[in-house]
Order: sequence, then structure tokens, then C-alpha cells
Amino acid sequence: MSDDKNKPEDQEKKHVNELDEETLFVVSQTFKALSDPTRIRILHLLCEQEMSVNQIADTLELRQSTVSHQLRFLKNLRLVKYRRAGTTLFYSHDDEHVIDLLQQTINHALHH
Amino acid sequence: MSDDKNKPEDQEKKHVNELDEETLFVVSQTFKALSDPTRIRILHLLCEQEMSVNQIADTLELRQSTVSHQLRFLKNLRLVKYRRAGTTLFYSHDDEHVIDLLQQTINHALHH
DNA sequence: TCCTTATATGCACATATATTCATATATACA
DNA sequence: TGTATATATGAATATATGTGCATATAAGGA
Repeated sequence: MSDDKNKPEDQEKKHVNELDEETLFVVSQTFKALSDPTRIRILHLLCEQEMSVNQIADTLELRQSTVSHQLRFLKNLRLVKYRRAGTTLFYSHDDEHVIDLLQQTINHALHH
Repeated sequence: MSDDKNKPEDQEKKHVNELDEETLFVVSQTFKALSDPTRIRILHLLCEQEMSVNQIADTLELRQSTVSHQLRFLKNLRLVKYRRAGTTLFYSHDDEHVIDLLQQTINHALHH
């Protein structure tokens, strides 16, 4: 058997730019936001319409505090925003790119 | 101010299909794989070329066992594969969709 | 002001996760 | 078979994470 097959170090070695720390942080945070089933369910809801905290909790059968905690997490990453109407806060998604990643991955999972 | 603005329940309410449990699991696992800086660095390396466990460890300045543990994680999700050459295992990526998600997100982070 | 409703927050706790060390396994070769 | 090299694995540990309870805050209406 030929040696080339086992020695990728002999090939033209492409230089891979190591990711800088900030990029690494942003990327990992983005995926971390999407790695929890509860947050996925919330964002999936908000794909289509804005909803109040209690509407989300009722729809997904979650505690109000659980939803509030996760919305804070998503808000800190600027993945959701809200508008106030009296005492009610209507949340909606605020990052098209992240919603796009989520939709892609859901579709991929559904069709495979 | 008009009432409509504050009553999304008056709007035609689109029915949002709740994600089934299996889809939710697959999607969250996929993003979980990409949520750790070490795994991101490994996958980013493997975007461009296959590498042995020790090459990865040397390049990224990680312990051999750390790399091996993470590769097992990625292998279980079929995100990487390997070929054997003697005692050496050359790992490469094995899921174009996931690599695509990673590249998109890195580019997005770099350009914003 | 008092009461009600909607949401946020702090704390506690259980669970999940990433890493390391030490060691086991596997392959090649003398 | 014995040795060297490459990788995998198990146990231990420190840290991160998600959730629930209780309570605080905030806004609106009587």
C-alpha cells in the first residue's frame, strides 16, 4: 500500500486559522442557546407570533418562572425582545440568523 | 391608541405545530454538540483536513484524553468518522449539514 | 391607597458536563 | 513474546445548568 494514503502531513497543508477567543465565545453561546429543549420550544413558538410570558407557559405547560428564566437567558443574548402592554409583556424573536439556524435544523431533523 | 396593537389573540392565529419529542431531542443534541468551545475547535480543524488524535491535541494544546473523550461524543452523534492507519486513527467530519451550521455561525460572528 | 394581575428574581437543589489522572487496549515491529 | 506508540476508557472532581418555590417588583383599576 502506498504511503501517501497514510500521511496527510505530506499533502499541501491548508492553514487553518484558529478561531479567536471572542468568536469562539459568541459561537458557543449561540449554539448553547439552541441546545436546550425548553428554549427550542419557546423560540419555535416565537417563530410565528409574539406571545406573553403566561401564554408561552400555558401553551408549553411550563411554570411561569421557568419561562421567565429562559426568556431572560434569551434576552441577554438578544435573541428575543418584548413590548409592554399594560402589565403584559409580549415577547418576539429578535435574531433572524438564529431563527434561521433553528428552522434549518428542525427541517433537517424532520426530513431525515 | 388602537386595541388591535395589544391583542395578538385577535389576529388570525396561526397554528404552530408543537415539535414532537424525537425531533426536539435530535435538534437539541445537534446544537449541544456545537455548544462547547473544545468541540467547536475540533470540528473547525476537521473542516479542512483529517487529523489524528495526537495531531489535534498538539494543535489545540489539549490533553490526549480530552480530545479522545470529545471525539467519542462526536462519533456517537455521527458527526465525525475515522480511518485507521496502523495504530493511528485519522478523524474527519462526517455530517455536512452540521459543518454547514458551524461555518454559517462562525462567518456570522466574524462579520458582525 | 389597596388589591389584582403579570412578570422577574434570589436561592436551593438535583443533574449534566468537561476535564484530568491513571490505566487499559490495540497495533506494529523486533 | 516483549516493547513502543497511539488511542480509549473509567473514576473522580469541579463547575455549569435547568427548574421550582417563595417572594419581590411593576402596572392598572377600584
